[in-house]
Amino acid sequence: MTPTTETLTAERILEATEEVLRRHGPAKATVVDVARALGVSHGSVYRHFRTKAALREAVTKRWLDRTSASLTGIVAEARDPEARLRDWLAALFTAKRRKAGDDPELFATYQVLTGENVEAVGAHITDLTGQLTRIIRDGADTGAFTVTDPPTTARAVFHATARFHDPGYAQDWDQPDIDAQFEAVVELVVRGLRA
Amino acid sequence: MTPTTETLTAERILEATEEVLRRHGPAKATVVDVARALGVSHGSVYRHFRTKAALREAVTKRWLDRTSASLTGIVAEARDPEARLRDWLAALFTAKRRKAGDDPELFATYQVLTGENVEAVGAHITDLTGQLTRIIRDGADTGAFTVTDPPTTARAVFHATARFHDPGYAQDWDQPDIDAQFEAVVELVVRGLRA
DNA sequence: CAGCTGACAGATTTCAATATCTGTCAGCTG
DNA sequence: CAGCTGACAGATATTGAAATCTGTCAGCTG
Repeated sequence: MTPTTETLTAERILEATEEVLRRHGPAKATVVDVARALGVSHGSVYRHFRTKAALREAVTKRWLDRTSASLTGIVAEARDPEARLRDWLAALFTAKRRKAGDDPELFATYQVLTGENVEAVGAHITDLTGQLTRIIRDGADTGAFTVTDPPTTARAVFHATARFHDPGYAQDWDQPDIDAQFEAVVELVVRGLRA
Repeated sequence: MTPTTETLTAERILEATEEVLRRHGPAKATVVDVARALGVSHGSVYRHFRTKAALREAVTKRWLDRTSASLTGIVAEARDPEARLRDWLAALFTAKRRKAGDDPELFATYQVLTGENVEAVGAHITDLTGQLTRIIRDGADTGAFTVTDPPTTARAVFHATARFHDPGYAQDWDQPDIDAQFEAVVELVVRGLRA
């Protein structure tokens, strides 16, 4: 669409791919479309990404990483672990809910992409449970939580709150009492962690 | 397949429909197939079910009700509520896991059917959380659990354990550490309930 | 005459021909 | 000569005509 004289980089291709996915959706977005948007031939795209699948995987990773990055701040804070845990879970829920609510079509597009890239999703979940592990370990160290194995407990907390971050439940996130449901689960989980 | 002289009842039609669904899958199972299996014309099936959708809904309800029924025994027992809660959750997980593992194709068929009949699924969930509410209320009464609003807490417990009964997670149920994951979540939840 | 049949209209699905896309690579270009 | 192009073969998707299915109902049958 805006052919420039700038060098063709992986980054520029990823940007263009996101735009094409947003416009055409996951089923109709083709490598030819991406090349056209960049004003190059589709052969050039294959110089940077071996296959269409690799290109889509890279876009998916970028998108997932942006979500993780927005939460690292809470992990690093030097505050009461219980408050940090509550804030982290609420921030994750809020972020996901906003993405699903603000642009449902784009969200659906990324649901298709994550379905194609189970491995990237696995890495993302490892990343998120790693963040949770740090908070829970802090809580165990300060004595706020009673936990024998922080990584296992972090995974348990992540699974127990899945309803509020797993995209598969997105259709429930505009129920009127969803916040009350969230509070009830968080309360149950936090009580289960306390000393 | 086995044309009998017996009267055509809703029950016999449901039986035949299950069989046709098992044989042909949800996409190819037609009302004509069901009629053929019963040795009648398809017009006769429409005498008992107004539409194909109504027929499939009835089959779905029957299937869901069979699952709920298998758990009522645990609810009614006069034992330690915590043990009953653990047993109930384990029984639900075991039942679902067996269904998914024993006949994956049939399980996939019912996943399609439940997707078509969100309302019936809602009723099923209400049924299950109702059973949970009874156990949790017993726990509150005996002082084993500290709970202010049993129905709300029951829903929270149900949501927190979704990974182990929601069919959407069936693909994870044969992970080698799934039992450890289940134990970790149940432990967290039970600790959250205790006085 | 209660219950069933089967022909029918409109909706949906299937299938095969056609078009488009993916991934490669020999050669062009700046 | 590094990076890009565009023609190509095989794979995948689209399309529209034909086949099948859904739901109705007038009339048949036991």
